[in-house]
Amino acid sequence: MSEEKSLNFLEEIIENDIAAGTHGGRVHTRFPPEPNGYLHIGHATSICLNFGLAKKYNGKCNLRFDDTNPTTEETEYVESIKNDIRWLGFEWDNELYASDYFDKLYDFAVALIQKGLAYVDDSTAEEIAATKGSTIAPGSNSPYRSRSIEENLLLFEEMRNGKYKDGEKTLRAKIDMAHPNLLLRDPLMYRIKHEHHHRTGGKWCIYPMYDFAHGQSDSIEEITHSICTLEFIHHRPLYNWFIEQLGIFPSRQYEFARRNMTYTVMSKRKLLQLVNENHVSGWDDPRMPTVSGMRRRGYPAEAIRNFCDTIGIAKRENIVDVGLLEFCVREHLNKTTNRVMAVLDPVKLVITNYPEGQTELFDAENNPEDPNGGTRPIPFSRELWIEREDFLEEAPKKFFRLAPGNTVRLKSAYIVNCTGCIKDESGKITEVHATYLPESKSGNDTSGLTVKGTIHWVSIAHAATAEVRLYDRLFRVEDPSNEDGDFKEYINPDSKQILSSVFIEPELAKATPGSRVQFMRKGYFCVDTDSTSNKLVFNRTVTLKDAWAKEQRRG
RNA sequence: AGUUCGAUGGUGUAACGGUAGCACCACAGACUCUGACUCUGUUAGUCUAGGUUCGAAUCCUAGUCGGACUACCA
Repeated sequence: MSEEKSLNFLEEIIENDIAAGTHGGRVHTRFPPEPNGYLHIGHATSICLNFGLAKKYNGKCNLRFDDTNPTTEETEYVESIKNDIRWLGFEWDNELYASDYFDKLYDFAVALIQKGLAYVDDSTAEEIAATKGSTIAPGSNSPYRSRSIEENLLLFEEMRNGKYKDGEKTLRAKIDMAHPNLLLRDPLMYRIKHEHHHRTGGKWCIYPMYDFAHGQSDSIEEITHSICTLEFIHHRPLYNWFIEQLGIFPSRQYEFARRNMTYTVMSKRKLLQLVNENHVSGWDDPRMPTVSGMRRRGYPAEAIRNFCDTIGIAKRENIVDVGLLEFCVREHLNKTTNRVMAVLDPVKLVITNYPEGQTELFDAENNPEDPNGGTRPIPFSRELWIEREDFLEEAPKKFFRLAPGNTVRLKSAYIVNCTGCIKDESGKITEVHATYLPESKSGNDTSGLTVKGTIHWVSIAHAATAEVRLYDRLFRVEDPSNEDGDFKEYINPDSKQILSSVFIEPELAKATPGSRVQFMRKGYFCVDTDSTSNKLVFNRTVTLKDAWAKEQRRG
């Protein structure tokens, strides 16, 4: 660690606080998901931030579920969130729920009523909206605003006891209906919802609003640095107002810009739509930007953490190139995965001068990046599968693969010289023919030849088969949310392609779900959880960089 | 319009009054039994206009552009 990494603005704030001895130099953060959806790459940034800061400054980080709205929240989400955080490599110091504080929050509300700072309002939602005013016009006071403390106390208790129907009454803070910040125009603190809560069951029929729950929860836990995204910046005065009026632990809120990424959407509402309307197979569809989707796609947690670290944090608008995430994934996978051979789009190659019925076993290096990676046996014979795209009858200048007269290396085996091909009536190539050079055997090459190209192959007689799912970006445009019309119009129709019968080298048949490999020259793949004992399924995690494809695109 | 946050190469992010740097992308080359990896090099940036200063991305003023806020969601 010779070079000093510059601090981001939150680290600066924290280091200043530590230097000033604020809270005795203690650092305590929290990650506060609402259990109403699955975690996505944006949450991963927040997780890395909150848990990372706590770790860096020897502090603590709580996991706190912000479960104040029983209508949308479910235990299924709680479990997936916990699972995702652990998978990302973090462990929380305390597992907490805003609903743990419902009793305390109720007492806080009573305290504010007693100070004359909160009142029960009989207005309907429409009336409240109508009297709210606008960004340029002040609001007007509710006719119920001047109720006595005693009456408010009684009505609030009746609200709690279930005397009123949903929406019939609310508890509001008495602040200022003309405040330039709309959130300070007598914000709602409690609403009536006769609904079952995933943790408190039927105990409550009134539930606190976000603004009356979040800051106090932070305070109760004595959170020192409450980090959230920029859209909550307008809430900060209210966050502070409640804490000050209540005279409780002064947690402080800090905001950073949420991360956006190209070729995807990030809002939970939109992701839920993709799931519910079956545009994807579920929250963990490998095309989803969810943590579970990326996990299934084969993205390593370490790569995601590294990505979050690389993009940093700031307060300005941004849209990160998904290519950077893919770079981080490749960077990690390059160092850690074994190389194997698989032929996705096969055509038969016949080595015409190789004895029929003969088989040789070659040792193939598992990972050139890892000196201790070892080798594995690969069978070679007269008839092989190769990629259809690796043969061209009429090859352009810089085509280093098979074409009549061309010489290439069959990876880990022999150098072969292409002699031609056979076609069916329709003109489709059915066989490619070549002769091999016995003295060019891999690892023991005395031919003196150097070849420009090396291609992968699988022996037909020994090949196993597997299903392969090729994934591409879910949307055809960089920022689907920013286009005209519905974002779903921009879904990429070719984002998923299934190859039902791909030939793989026999050793690979042993692979188990979750394991990752590099299909040489094709990309990184992982074994999908859909695999069964007699059918392997691979997901393409990410392609390899392909200079030849780029060359062709340029024409 | 009000409040509020922001503005540095194509993208993301540094520089805290003193040489505008890093990563991705792109481009050119070297290497290569993966057209991968790795290595080398190149292109390209301080929103505008004033001011303060020996010196401004940084401080001040005005403007421009962009985002957020007007849910009994969080």
